Amino acid sequence: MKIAPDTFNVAVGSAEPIYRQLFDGVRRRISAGQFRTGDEMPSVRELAQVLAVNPMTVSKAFSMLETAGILQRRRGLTMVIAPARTHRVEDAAVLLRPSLRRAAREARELGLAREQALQLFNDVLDEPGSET
Amino acid sequence: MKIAPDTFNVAVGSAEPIYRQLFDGVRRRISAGQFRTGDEMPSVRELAQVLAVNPMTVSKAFSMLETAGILQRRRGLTMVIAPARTHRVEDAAVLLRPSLRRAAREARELGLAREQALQLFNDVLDEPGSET
Amino acid sequence: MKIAPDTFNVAVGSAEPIYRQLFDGVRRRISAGQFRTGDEMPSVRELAQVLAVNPMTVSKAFSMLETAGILQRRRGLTMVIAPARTHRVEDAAVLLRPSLRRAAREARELGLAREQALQLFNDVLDEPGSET
Amino acid sequence: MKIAPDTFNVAVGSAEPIYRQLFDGVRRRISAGQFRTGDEMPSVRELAQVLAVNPMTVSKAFSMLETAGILQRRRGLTMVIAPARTHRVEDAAVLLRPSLRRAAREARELGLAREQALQLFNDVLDEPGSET
DNA sequence: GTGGTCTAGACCACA
DNA sequence: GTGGTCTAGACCACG
Repeated sequence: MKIAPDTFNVAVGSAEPIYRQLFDGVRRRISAGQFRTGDEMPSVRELAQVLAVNPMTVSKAFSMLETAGILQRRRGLTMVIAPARTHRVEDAAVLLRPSLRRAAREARELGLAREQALQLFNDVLDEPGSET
Repeated sequence: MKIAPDTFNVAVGSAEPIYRQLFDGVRRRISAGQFRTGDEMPSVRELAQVLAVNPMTVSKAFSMLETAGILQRRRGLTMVIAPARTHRVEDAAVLLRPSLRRAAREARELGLAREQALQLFNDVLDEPGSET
Repeated sequence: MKIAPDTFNVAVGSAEPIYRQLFDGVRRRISAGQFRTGDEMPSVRELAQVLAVNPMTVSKAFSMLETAGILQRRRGLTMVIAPARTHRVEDAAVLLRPSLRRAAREARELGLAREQALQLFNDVLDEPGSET
Repeated sequence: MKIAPDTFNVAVGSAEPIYRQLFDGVRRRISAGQFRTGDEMPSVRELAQVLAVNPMTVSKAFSMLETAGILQRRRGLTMVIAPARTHRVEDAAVLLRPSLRRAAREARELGLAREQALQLFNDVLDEPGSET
């Protein structure tokens, strides 16, 4: 029910803004069914400390998630995952497609055949997950 | 020998900086064998006009390519693709891997099975190329 | 820890580009031990104002220093001197040699004897420092 | 009497403009007594070919030397070193000092003691001459 | 507040 | 013609 703060991970050195990593990370985990309606987020302060980032950054991500109808604010308590009716639970395909499109365009410019690109993706899927 | 200016394409609205798009585009085309040592780049001004961007933006990309040993300056003339010994022609896999890693990480967070992710990538590879 | 903006000085009229003067100046001060890992650079805007140059000029120098692994970016904060492992702290001899080589070549072309050239350098070392 | 074209050498890759290298090279050799009044320069065309540079570049250097009273034009013939009365034969010290000043300033910023700087210059004077 | 990106336009150095 | 440098000023993203 309560989501552990170490569920999240951000790459501070990444070109991807931290708040965006948090925002997208929550959306993906909801899509994956890992976070469910009513689950309690860590507090801004706690999460900021665990991730070693500025609380304002976490707060910004949370606010965006609230605006998107994904989180709900509760006076004096931590935010919770909103009921599905306030936001569309995105299909995994929809969330993943932008990254795949980018990779596909690059593969095309690199002159890679479909089989080569797919093989390469297959290999990468084997790697243990780490942040970039 | 002389590279046509319309070989390049940039998405001015993209989050990816224009100069970065140019930089990476050149690297990929070299990797693909489309650009070769000694090939002459368009002039900064010409390319800037064709792409409808500021010459300084193009100049910045060219300077970065020179710093990377990929382009060579010739006083009074346009820049040329440098000999391979000054810059390691990157393997396509090396250039593509970062984008695939990102997609793989997202697929993992989305709880997608390998087969689903590969199928999705396969579908996207069918789409006609367009910039983002 | 914080580096004072007036530590830097540039000669705007010099043939040496301003951004290059800044770049080399930082390298030399690191070599001299005057700047150390973790020291905070002035902000781009502050330094630009003190030097009475355009912020983009300072920014270009900083970017080059970052590319060289000498400075590190910190989102929302000023840049800092990077740990030595990312950039080789250059030996003073290495940094000074190019200028000495040039002088030596000229002395040779001028037909100066070693003693004359050394004497002349000794005299010049007495002059109070000023920019060119 | 006729100056051999291979007396000159330029570094096309240098930051120093080619025409400047030629201009200063002639001045230094006159100062050294290597070139004397009446000595015949190579033709623009010949020198350009030997150095593998654009004839306009050589021509520019020659014109500047003429403007400085150092060379004299002769209809249909190559230019010659002008008599000393039309230009000051510069003292070697005057011609060398700018480069030494630069080196001295850098040595200062590097925190080098006088003895270290002199020692380093002495070492460099031992190196066989090459262009930079 | 921080730095990043881009523009429009100028001037210079070089060939 | 080429690229390099700099300016003034705008807007954005991030924290």
